[in-house]
Amino acid sequence: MLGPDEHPSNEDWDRLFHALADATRRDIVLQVMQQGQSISSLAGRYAMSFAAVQKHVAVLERAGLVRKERRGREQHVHGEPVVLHKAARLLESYELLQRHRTAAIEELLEEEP
Amino acid sequence: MLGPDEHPSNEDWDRLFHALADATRRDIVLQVMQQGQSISSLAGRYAMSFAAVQKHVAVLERAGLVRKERRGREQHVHGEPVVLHKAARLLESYELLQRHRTAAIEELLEEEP
DNA sequence: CTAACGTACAACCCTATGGTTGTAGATCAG
DNA sequence: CTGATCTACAACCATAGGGTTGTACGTTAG
Repeated sequence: MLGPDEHPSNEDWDRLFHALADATRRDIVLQVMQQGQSISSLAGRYAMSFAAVQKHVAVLERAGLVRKERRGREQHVHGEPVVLHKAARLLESYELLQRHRTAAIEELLEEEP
Repeated sequence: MLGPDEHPSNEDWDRLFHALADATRRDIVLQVMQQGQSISSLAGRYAMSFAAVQKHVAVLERAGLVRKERRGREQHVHGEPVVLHKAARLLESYELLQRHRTAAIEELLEEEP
């Protein structure tokens, strides 16, 4: 899911990072971010069954990283950059916690001769 | 793992995102980024066994998000911001793929009256 | 109309994962 | 020294994950 919600829930983040924790799925994201494709054309890229790729796309869709759109008999898959942006900002905020802390420590050390 | 390597492998990213795909582990990261703690003090925070928390810390350590350091009889766990930074930049690069593409499309549309 | 295509989904298999309990080794407090 | 504390790790269990094959259905091409 992860709709137009301002504050993703824990489950949203779970789905997001779990979706990214697979090389095939990351590659699918890469592909459809560059250019939307049908599921079968995606399936042609990987050494696994159509159904397997279909499942990967479903995982990405539930994570909000990708959206499917019917076009006649095929399903067009395109990337959804917003969620990626939110994730990147979350990781940055984690990172900054540490940096702020070390900065604060350095300040303290400078105060003491 | 994910040592001082310049280019994390697919398996590195797998471990990283899988480590982040769990609310308890994300909270541990949050905690130890703010302040390094012993495993048992971490274990006190969550409604699960010591061994479970120990496993979570191990997952985070293998992902390079956290480092353990012996201090007497206890193990001090502290955060490792570098990997978070790399992950954030990866996600941003994915995101930018899409944005660049739409920007390119808009350019094309402007050229055609 | 019919055949081929693109998709959806169920059933199944094996392995990985997250949790538990239990045991054992170091280390510190008194 | 002794007991309490912190950690490590093995064994086990239930469930979720990633893969497969097979079947069914709507859509398009000829």
